[in-house]
Amino acid sequence: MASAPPTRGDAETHEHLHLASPDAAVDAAVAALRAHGERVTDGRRAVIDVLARTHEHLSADQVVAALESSHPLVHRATVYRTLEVLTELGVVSHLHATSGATHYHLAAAAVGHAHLHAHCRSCGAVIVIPVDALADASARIAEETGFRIAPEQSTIAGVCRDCA
Amino acid sequence: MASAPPTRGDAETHEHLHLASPDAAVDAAVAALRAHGERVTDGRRAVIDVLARTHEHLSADQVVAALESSHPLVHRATVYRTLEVLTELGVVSHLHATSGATHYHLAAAAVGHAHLHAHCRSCGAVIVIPVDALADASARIAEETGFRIAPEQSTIAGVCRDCA
DNA sequence: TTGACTGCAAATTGTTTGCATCATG
DNA sequence: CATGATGCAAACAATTTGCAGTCAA
Repeated sequence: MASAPPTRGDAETHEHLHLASPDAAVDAAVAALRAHGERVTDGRRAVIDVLARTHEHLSADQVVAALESSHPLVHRATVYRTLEVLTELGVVSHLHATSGATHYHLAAAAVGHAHLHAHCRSCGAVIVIPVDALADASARIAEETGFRIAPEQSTIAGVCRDCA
Repeated sequence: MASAPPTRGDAETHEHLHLASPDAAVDAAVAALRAHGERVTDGRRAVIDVLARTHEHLSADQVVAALESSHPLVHRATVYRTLEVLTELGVVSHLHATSGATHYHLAAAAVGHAHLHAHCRSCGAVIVIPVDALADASARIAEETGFRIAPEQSTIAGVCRDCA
């Protein structure tokens, strides 16, 4: 279970990523915690660290697995609680994979590239799409329904190029 | 649990729905089953019936609850299996509610109005949005990434009018 | 008739929570 | 030093599965 990748290999385009260093991302996340009066503990920092050093979308279990070597002491429950806090602060976003588990990753602001997800119904791949692709639709929907879209937290379904 | 509504009260606009009768929807779903060589059993028909007579998005548990009076014999596992089959055939779509449970509903074709969902992160309401709102974005994304969006199966996140 | 579908019960998987203890601010 | 965070274990919720019996085609 801890081996199932959240993002199908090279299906995700990595070229335009890496706009911010992992360390900067960690600092930003930690700063966000402090700014909200949240405590910065070893466990929390470790979770942030894991998320900052991958571009994959990890399930809570995968975060636990990643922590096993460096911070074996961090408990599963702590990972869940930390991910919850970070999500509330907007530092982390999540998406629901086909597997059933929720997958988390650092949100746009902390990583330096705003994006939303497209999930292939066929192979399960997660494609990253720049947020502005939804700009027009977003404005139109807001106007017609009053609903304010948060693109970075949305996942749209469909079929990827390889599966089409 | 069987009492939690999948859609927050009147948050969903019902005015433009009812484009097809429940019976027609049932027939279409049954026809789809037959067309794919699937068997049409009482249980399956009962599940389809429940979905056809509501415009809410029901969890598997809620379908079971709805069946309790009319078809007490239909087992929970059968409901899950039926929803899975119907989803594969494209007759049913689902979305992930905040509650954790997956909510199902008849897909566009069977009901007569193509739509996609917007899920309010604040109050959990599910707003229905006409598919063509994403037409432009869809075309653009297909062109740039090769990903073909299936709007009716997508759920976008954000904040609804009341919570904004 | 026959294999697909079902009911049942038990197993999984993913996530949450109560509580005593520990460490941050 | 006070409060919020953690570890642990057990509860939970949602969904899945193996199997034997039943029914649609």
